Amino acid sequence: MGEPARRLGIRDVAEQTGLSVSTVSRALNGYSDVKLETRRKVEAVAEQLGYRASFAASSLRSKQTNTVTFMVSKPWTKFVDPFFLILLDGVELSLQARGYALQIVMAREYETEFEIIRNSVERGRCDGLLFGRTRPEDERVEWLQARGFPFVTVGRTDKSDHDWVDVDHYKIGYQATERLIRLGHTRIAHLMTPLRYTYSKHALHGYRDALEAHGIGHDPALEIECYLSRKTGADAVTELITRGVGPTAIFCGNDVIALSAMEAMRQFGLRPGPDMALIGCDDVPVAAHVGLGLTTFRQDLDALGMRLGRMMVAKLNGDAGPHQQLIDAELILRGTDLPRAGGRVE
Amino acid sequence: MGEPARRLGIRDVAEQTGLSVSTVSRALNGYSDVKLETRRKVEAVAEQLGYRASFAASSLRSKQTNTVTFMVSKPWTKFVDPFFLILLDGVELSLQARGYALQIVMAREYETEFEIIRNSVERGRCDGLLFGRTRPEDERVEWLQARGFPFVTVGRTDKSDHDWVDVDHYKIGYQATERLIRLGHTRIAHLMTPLRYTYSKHALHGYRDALEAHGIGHDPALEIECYLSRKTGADAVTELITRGVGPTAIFCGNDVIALSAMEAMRQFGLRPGPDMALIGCDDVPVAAHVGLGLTTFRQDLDALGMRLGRMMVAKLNGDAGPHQQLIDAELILRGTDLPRAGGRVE
DNA sequence: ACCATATTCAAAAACGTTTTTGGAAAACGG
DNA sequence: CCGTTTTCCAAAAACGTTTTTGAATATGGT
Repeated sequence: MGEPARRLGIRDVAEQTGLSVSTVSRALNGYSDVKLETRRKVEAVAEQLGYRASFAASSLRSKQTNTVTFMVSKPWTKFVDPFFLILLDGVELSLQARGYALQIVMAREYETEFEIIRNSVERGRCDGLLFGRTRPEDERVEWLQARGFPFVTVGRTDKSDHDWVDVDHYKIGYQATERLIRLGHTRIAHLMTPLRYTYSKHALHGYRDALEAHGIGHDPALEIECYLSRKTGADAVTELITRGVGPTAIFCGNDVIALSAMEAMRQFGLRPGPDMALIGCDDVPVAAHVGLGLTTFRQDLDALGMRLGRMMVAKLNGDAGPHQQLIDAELILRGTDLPRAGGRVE
Repeated sequence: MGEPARRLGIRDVAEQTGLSVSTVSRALNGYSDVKLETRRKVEAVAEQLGYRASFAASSLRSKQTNTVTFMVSKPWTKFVDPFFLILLDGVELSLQARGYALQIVMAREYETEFEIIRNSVERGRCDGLLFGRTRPEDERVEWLQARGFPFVTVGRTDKSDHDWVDVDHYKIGYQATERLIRLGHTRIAHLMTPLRYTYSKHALHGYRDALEAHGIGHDPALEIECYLSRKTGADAVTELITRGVGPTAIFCGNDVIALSAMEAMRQFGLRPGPDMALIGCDDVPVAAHVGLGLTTFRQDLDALGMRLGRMMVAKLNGDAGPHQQLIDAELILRGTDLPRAGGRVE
């Protein structure tokens, strides 16, 4: 009967106003060569009709999406939730303030990430890309650099020749270790986050440098790389204890590892804190409530996110950079950073 | 000097293969009217050249984005992290299995949500929409229904005449209350999640029905609506205690409220559990670690997400539905559901 | 050997905007 | 009053695909 419900197009606005399509477009996009009165009319009619420009058509022609994509990696989706979400909140805030939309895609595996990047960049789905879990030598970074596509990462590469924001994990490692040393510990283990990520290496260096600065050599047997499933913090603690390498304190690369380590300690009849000092990192919500309270580092993720977003906006607006920002974490003292127990058997 | 770096287009693939643009397109999109040998060649050349169809162009022409948008509301971004992320994981999994991409946008306020919906739907940025925090009378739902745009929500409206998945909060409310009654409590308070959300009403009905089923009338003074900042669980507990309405047990609409309530109890010298029984909902990670352990309900969010995704796929493929699924939550018994102090267990 | 049908491909139209280009009318300067 | 600039708008091209339409060739049945 009626027409087959055609999409409402710019043409309809043009007809309704008696203007040309091009004028309507220019009016709606804020060009200066349209009379104020005309612009008003166009806006009124567009509003009344409920017209919005087709995203596909406008981005095809203008080659702009006004969209920034944040690619979130699997580990984030499962475990470090708070980290990721608060970060995103900051990003979104700073992007939307400048008229950009934030869009988030999830990557299940590292290989998938590459595919997602290609899809986003080569298919032109966004103007800029954000992601984390940066590696010392990161293919994603190199690929994007080679193509000159705008991106900012959370975390650095070894070369560090692109734009990034990062938490200063070197300083975290150094401070955590130094605190434990000041408490009288000399056998301090480090349960490391996966070394494939650059920040793990930074933390390790901080840890080692602190030891060295206090005349303590680092012992490979005390440095154990931990994962989320294959080898957890608990596995590492078990290994440390059964091998009898005798640490009295542990610095964990993140709270998930620390939490897991605490579980294992209890199984061995050790109280986290009094019997084995412990410092984590991230300040996950549970940290405050577990046992004596886990001493850890808090990061201002909101600020991190905002900077990330602002950097991207700057890049998109032609500010070549370089944009690189290091953020400090704050040590949150709770119950597990205790002095070395006097009567412990070595 | 060289050409100004034109975008790699389908035309390039056509030239390289000696075929027409249309054949290349059909080959790449898996149409049957192209010879296998031809398809192979096209695929090889496309791969070698690194060609991907422009998203804007293809979605303009085909009127499909193969993208589903999940709109996440502000409260989720800040507080109920685990809920939201695991859900999304399930959604993403089921969507990508059917060739759809999941894209997430964040809404800061309820008003913003409407704007986001209009942007997504009217500008044609996605083929389907997902969102939660559904209200008894939800403008978003009505707007989308009026336009016949595919969407599925987490949570129902009062009319419940659209497609949704939902956790059975009525049953949660009933079970929680019944459990507390069985433990000898008769003065049971209910700290409600905001009643603007439908699920809060369901929980309330479950709570009241359980009371009634056991011959206990509900007392408005024991039913307090809680929010994330304005009136927290702690405020509600303070109110209950200072007004002397004398509850011996509390059922909280979610764990954040329960956690906050526990804080207040301690300030009044009350031990959550022994002095005041408590049951929450959601099973946030902290729940297991706080005090005696918070008794609460766990929801299979992964399953919820997968169903959500699959429903959307079904709708997009023409399955008219209706699609409506109610999911059960599981009661996780921990330390705060204790018998009434000095009372007798049934 | 002939007609009907199936297979495979190409040309051209279409999608709905934005950008480019140009031109008429209005304003301005002398 | 004339030439020049400015203001404002319209026509048409362009963006890069997919879809429609049509046609050539190959295949099959009798």
